[in-house]
Amino acid sequence: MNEQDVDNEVTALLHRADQRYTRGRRRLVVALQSGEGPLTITQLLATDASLSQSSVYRNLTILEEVGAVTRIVTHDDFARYELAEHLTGHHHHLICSSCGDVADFSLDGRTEASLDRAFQRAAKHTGFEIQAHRLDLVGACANCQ
Amino acid sequence: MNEQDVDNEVTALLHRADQRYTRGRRRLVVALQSGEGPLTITQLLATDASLSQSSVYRNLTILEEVGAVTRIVTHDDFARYELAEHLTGHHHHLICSSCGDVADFSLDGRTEASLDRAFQRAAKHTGFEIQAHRLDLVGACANCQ
DNA sequence: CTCAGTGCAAAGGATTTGCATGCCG
DNA sequence: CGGCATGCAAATCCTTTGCACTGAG
Repeated sequence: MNEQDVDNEVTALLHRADQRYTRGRRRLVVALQSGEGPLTITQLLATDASLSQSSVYRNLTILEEVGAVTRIVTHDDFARYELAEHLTGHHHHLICSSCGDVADFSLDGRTEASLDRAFQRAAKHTGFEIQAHRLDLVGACANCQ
Repeated sequence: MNEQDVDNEVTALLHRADQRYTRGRRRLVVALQSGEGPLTITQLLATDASLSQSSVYRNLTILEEVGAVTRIVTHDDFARYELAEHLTGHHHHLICSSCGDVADFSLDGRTEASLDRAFQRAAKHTGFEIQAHRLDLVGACANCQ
């Protein structure tokens, strides 16, 4: 999905929830698109100096509620945010256990499909209703080795 | 691994790091064994009233450092703790998106093996060195449906 | 006896909220 | 114009830390 499509989709999502697509929220979406992976509040504030911390928190919460953004917590104390999967495509995360940075990666379709089948099998008898799966690789990024 | 084996292993891990296996730490290990999955600090304190909050935090940190315990963060604001995988066996988590509760589940060996192969393939060109994988299913637990 | 472990209370730090102001629709 | 979004600063809440005390070896 290109930048324009994302913008249209976010507009629609916000509108559907009776929310405005203000300048601050648009800046946030642009900043999120610029990263190689999920970004922390600090990284977002550094990306665009016109953003104010409390508004960033508030707007990310709203963008998450309308389904435009996903909040991620890894292991360190900073939450990270990225555009929702239906805007970016299904993917997973490479989490560096040293510096905490997170990058995206994908699995091929066949692997994803067989994974999903295995999940259904495994969860069948637990009474658990699967909505999504989350898969991360933890290790050392190129910078930290 | 049964209760006795876990106890011996934790003793060894602590000893190796010049740490004592005190009553408080033993209570913590017992409490962790009693759960169906990772437990929050609050749940641990409720399990055993003789535990003090600050000591629980401190001891969990130490148990994590020596490799006896793993700290998990899901989506809500409470960290969760469980015994390390070499004490409990490799497993994954069912995370309830409604109440936040976490339960354990496992995949069969063939699926795990093919997963690992897919990871190596996917990470090969990223310069990322895989240390572990983390896989969670997010959905609705039996209580929350 | 000594020193690590403990518990209480106070401090930290990411996140949240109250309130006056300004801007979008 | 009216109300929602904004930004500042103060408040929250999980977690960490200082300090005096206790207990294990």
